Amino acid sequence: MTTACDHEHPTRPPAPLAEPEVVARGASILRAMGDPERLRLLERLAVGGEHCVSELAVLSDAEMSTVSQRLRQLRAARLVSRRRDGKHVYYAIADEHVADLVRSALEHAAEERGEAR
Amino acid sequence: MTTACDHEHPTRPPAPLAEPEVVARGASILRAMGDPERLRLLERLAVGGEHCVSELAVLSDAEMSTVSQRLRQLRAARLVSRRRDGKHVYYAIADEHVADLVRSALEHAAEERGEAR
DNA sequence: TCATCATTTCATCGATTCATCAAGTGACGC
DNA sequence: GCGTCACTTGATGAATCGATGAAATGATGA
Repeated sequence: MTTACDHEHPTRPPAPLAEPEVVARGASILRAMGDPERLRLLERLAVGGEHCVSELAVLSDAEMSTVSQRLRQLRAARLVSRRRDGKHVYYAIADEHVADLVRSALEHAAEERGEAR
Repeated sequence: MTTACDHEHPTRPPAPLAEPEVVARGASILRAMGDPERLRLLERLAVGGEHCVSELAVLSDAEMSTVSQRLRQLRAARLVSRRRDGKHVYYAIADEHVADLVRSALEHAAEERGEAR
């Protein structure tokens, strides 16, 4: 590593940071949320409650297979839960904290749109 | 599109969703946050205030060039701001809302670690 | 102006991601 | 059992990402 820099940096008290696994987990959550189609799915589930895959496919105008793949990633990140009822599989937001994350992200994205103020 | 499904879905009142640009912007924010190294940078800036690039390079044990690239992405997503002071360039969290997002994501990631309860 | 330090940009390349299609599984009704 | 509907999985390929080293830029001071 050709690392950096000779000069004296302001010797701050080294702030206490989250543990690596927490950061890794956080990043994986955010990455899972960080795709427009998946974020849209999360929003739909957060706002409208549980939906089955075929329903989500129609609503997002996509192949069921594609939607299933997206849900798979969301499930891998533990952002959604799954429930089978006969032929159908219903997905829902895993918990309120996830719903909150979705809401704040969209809120923040919406806010700066009018830049005004 | 070989779309899906014959059966009648529960005819929910179609929930009002965010506009596509908002979702796109939200996703781009989340994607920028969704990498362990970049999330760590954000955390550091959120917790310890502004830092210059060389300082961040040392702290994250990475090439300055690499750190600069990461900061570039964060800046493209408007998550951090930049200030030049002589030879140095100082980066900081763009606004409190971003800091909040970082905090809630890490908080959520930390919470479920003990699964217990 | 020249040298030097801090930072950015560029080009490269291996790794990941995403949508799609085809094939597989699982539950139901006949 | 057999067919069918709802869904998942696996394989493929195009697109994008992320780290790196080398070359450029920008500010400072001699």
